[in-house]
Amino acid sequence: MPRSHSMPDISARLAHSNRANPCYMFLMSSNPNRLSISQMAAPRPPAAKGDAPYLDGLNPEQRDAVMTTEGPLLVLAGAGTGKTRVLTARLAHIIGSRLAWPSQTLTVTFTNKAAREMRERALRLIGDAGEGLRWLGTFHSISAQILRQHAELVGLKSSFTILDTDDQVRLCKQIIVAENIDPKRWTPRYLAGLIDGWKNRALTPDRVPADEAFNFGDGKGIKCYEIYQARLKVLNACDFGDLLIHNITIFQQNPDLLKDFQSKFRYILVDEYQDTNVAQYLWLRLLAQGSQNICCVGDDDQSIYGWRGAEVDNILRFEKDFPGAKVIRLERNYRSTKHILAAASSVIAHNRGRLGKTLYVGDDNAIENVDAAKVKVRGLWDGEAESRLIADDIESWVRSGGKHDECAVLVRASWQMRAFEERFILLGIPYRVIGGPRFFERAEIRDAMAYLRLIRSPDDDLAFERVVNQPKRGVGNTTLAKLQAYARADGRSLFVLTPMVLQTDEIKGAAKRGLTQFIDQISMWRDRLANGMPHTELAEVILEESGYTDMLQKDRSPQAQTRLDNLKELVRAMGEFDTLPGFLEHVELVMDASTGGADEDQVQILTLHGAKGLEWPVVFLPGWEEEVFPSKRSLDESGLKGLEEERRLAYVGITRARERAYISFVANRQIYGRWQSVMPSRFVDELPHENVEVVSETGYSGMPGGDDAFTGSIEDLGERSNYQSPGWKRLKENSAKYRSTGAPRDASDLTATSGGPEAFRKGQRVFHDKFGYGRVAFSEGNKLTVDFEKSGRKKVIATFVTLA
DNA sequence: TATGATAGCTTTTTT
DNA sequence: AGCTATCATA
Repeated sequence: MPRSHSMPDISARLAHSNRANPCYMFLMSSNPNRLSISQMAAPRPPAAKGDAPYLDGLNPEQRDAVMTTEGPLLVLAGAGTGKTRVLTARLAHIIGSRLAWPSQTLTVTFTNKAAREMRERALRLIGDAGEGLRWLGTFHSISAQILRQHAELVGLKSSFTILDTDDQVRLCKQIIVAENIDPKRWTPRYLAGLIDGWKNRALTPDRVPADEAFNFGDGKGIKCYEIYQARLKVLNACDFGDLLIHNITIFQQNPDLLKDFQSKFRYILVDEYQDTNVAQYLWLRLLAQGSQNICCVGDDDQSIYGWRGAEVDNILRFEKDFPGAKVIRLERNYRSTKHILAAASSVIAHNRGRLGKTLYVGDDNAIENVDAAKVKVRGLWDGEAESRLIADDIESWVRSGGKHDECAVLVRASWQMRAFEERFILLGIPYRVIGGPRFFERAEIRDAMAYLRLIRSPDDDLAFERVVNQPKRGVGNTTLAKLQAYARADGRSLFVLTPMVLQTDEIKGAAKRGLTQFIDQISMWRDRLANGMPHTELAEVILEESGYTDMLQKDRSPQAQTRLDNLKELVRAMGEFDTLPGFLEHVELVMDASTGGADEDQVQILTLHGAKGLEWPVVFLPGWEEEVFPSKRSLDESGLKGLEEERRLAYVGITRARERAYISFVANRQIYGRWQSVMPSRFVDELPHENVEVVSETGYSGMPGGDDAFTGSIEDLGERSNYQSPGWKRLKENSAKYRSTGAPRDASDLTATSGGPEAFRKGQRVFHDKFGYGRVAFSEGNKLTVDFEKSGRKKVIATFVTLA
């Protein structure tokens, strides 16, 4: 491959950009991280001819993507084609061959995790040279940095706070109430979503199309948005969307400043470009207009975040948006067997409007492919049979020398996890649920954070409202409403105004005492911090003196102890930061507590969304049924667009597997507590016959049979299981229940419908909501096989039919 | 103001 | 089914 690839003439480019950007000189002298003129003029060591360590083992396309540094470049990287590797090698190349200093590169990712990984891998490639990669981060953390520097340009103080989703919704609720809108018909959550959606599209209130006002409160949508923004300004706060929007506003209104940034960022790298929304796209385009050196890496087939504003169009339109763009396709897959790739390709081929890539097996794993297993597709009776089968498969995988952490169960929605948790607990299979409510989203953590926020910024009304009566101080809604009315009239914050209201007789009794104590305590804690009390100690003091700890200790509910533990963990996490503001800033943006224990040998259970970017030797894909996957809601809300996104999700799911993929669907499933007959997902029929092995298990398509095997009892619950997971807790509770009433005879008692169905007999005429009339062919416990007049033979649950 | 009952809703997830 | 948010009641 192109060893002869010539290095672009950088000195000429630099000279040119100096001329083109008059403010560049100024920037250089003002910014310590910038190259001095002499540094820029200094001769560089000749670039090594393709021997750089970061080029080792790259295939020709990957190499091309790394070496094509100048001009816009789109790298279409299919699943498992070494995307992250290319991105980090490219960064290493740019820095290692002195095309730019680390501080002159901008690398954006979507998640903190991806940013962390990228930084680590880049540093591994280039060592100390990579230090100073301070513009490597998420869209939000980078735009927050920029906004802190220039907050005054959009009317904020640089100390602005960043609201989380919870705060946003509460703010929306206040606006709805103030505007006399019926909060049942128009929910706060919906308004928050609407505003988020507008911000994703980079629409400030003045730019929202007029008719969209009617999306909320009979035409009050835009007005609510305006009020919301005004409130944020008063609170000196931003929501996540604002970070980007304010950046864009600043860039657009201050061309000189924009030019500074354009020349500052000589090379821009973007990960997961298919997930960008309009605001992110505009932000990138503004920044890239200087150097034009923007490299976006993505895969249109893995765009699965349309529901939160991602525009697949961004990637589809790249060549138009950035004229002269080069496109490189990475299609050699180094991850999966040919059957797995064929299955994934066959499904995704049903989507229209793709950029089109065909994955093929990279050379390295071709040999193993000779006896590679086909993708297994299995239909089962119900969710319980499905989890039982998957658990059995995992056990035999482990018995034959495999490990638990080589297996993953990928579900469409988190409610589907439960069946697997229960089964794994029963069998003592170690597992871990990935995702779910995060540490900093827990109520007790938010409460503690609100105390700290209020100490940092007295004007943080949302924090005030959150904890003024937490623990109970006799300050109820009535009192709070009074205070809010005063604050609204006066224009100052609750914390400032409350002492003044307390001077009057407006508030009496318990409320008055509670408020006085609250204000006094907050002031006192703030003084202690000012007088040098370490912030971790302060946090402990607050939890103790506010009565928060007491409240939890008195709480007899099972979660109370976990909550106390979480608070301890919070204090510990604070210790990793030198100052309180530093800690709060981190939490607002990162919302992530490094939780250990990833190195244990556990089966992973996670959603398909959560699985993107990960891989396992063995992947289970349960629940491939219409209305579950593709999800009914997705189809209802977004039609064909929604369906195609679901299909991409299927593609993501299949391509997570290295060696074995097991797809399954059931005939009957309990959804929202109701039994439903379900049809196999259309995606099942989009799989290629040649690469798939259809295993007909008892229950779905075959004859009724004894597929109930007794495998264990509740009493066997081992110490090995993950005692923190929701499933474990539930089962422990169930187990207590069963002990008093008699233990279940077999595992199926755990999930089977109670309330004995009438005994159906062969030959009886029955009626079923979905299939209509039919006659019972077999009857086995609560499972019936019925010959329906219109839809033929089906297996259904007895409680699901009535005698006709 | 605090508490218990009930009505309603339910994907996916980051920042 | 299970959670939460809101409402009626003490």
